[in-house]
Amino acid sequence: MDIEAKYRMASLYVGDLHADVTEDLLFKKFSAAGPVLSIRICRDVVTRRSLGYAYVNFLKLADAQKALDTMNFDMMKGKSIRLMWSQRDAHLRKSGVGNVFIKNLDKSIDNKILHEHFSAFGKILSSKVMSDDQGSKGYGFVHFQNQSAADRAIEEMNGKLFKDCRVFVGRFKNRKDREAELRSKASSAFTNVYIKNFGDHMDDERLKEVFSKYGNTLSVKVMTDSSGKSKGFGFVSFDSHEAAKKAVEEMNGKAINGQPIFVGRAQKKGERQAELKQMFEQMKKERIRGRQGVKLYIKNLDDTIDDEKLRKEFSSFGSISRVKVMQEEGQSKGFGLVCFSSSEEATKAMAEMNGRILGSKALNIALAQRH
DNA sequence: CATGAGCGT
Repeated sequence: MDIEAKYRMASLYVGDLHADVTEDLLFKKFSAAGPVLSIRICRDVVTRRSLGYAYVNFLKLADAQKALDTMNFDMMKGKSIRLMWSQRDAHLRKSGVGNVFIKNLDKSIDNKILHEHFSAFGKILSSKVMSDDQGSKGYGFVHFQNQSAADRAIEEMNGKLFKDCRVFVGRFKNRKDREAELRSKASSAFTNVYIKNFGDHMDDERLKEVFSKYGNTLSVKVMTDSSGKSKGFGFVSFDSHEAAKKAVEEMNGKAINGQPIFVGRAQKKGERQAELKQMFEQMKKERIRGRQGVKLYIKNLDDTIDDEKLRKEFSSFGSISRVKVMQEEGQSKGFGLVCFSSSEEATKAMAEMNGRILGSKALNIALAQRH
């Protein structure tokens, strides 16, 4: 077996690290489990700030196992560290297979208790109780190695008492899936309708008249300012989803007081705010893109690559407004920037060039962070 | 009420 393979076998990933945790501190801590070959805290290439995770490579597999069994969730600089086997295959970590979400956790349940309890159902890759400076946030995650273990945990624990709380245990859903699910649930059952753009000359009475033909209304409200003047929008709550749906279908875009009104499902404040925020951010992104193009951040550059060579390699993908290989005392720092005038060009360049060997090293390309 | 983070020499 080559050295690298040996490293991988006895290599632990250490996550959730406080930014002030040093290699030295990690070395001292993990040496208690057995001889440590090397430690690496991953840092931002530019700022050298800790990215909050590290690798600890043990000489012996058994020592790594011992560290995993005895040191997971230990506190360092006031933060609970999270240990996993180093797993470089991103797919295995991100597919969501075996990942379980738990809510309504008793506040007294911490990382160690959660891990201990759920390990009865199978091997755990990673687990965590979400917390802030006030302590547990009452929910967390257990990522099992197999879906079958996750299914057992859900089957055995969902709806059961865990300490003093009845917990929900279910499959983990990522944010996108969850939002889509919530939206579809809301839109398939809504009874409350939001109406806007009907101007100043509207009151509850008249709004009720307009919308009553779609069904029984439970409440009708034109929102007003402090002087009692209409703010141009309001709500009609129906007693059935069918009536609300029909009102939206037939009234949206119809003219009232000479202008087309908007009629749609009434959203909760948070939902509306999230939607606006997303729209705003999308617009901002497009504005910035239009003005200054898209920057690609090129890492793992061979020392022999300079500005001119880098430009030449990327020039076929579109118009490049700027190229820069970062240098120190005339020596490449191994990373740089290429700025394209459109996102299409940048995307194409990234797709084609990521992993491409230049000189003796494989390029690592990412979108540069804006600030 | 609640759906992380995220992998190098």
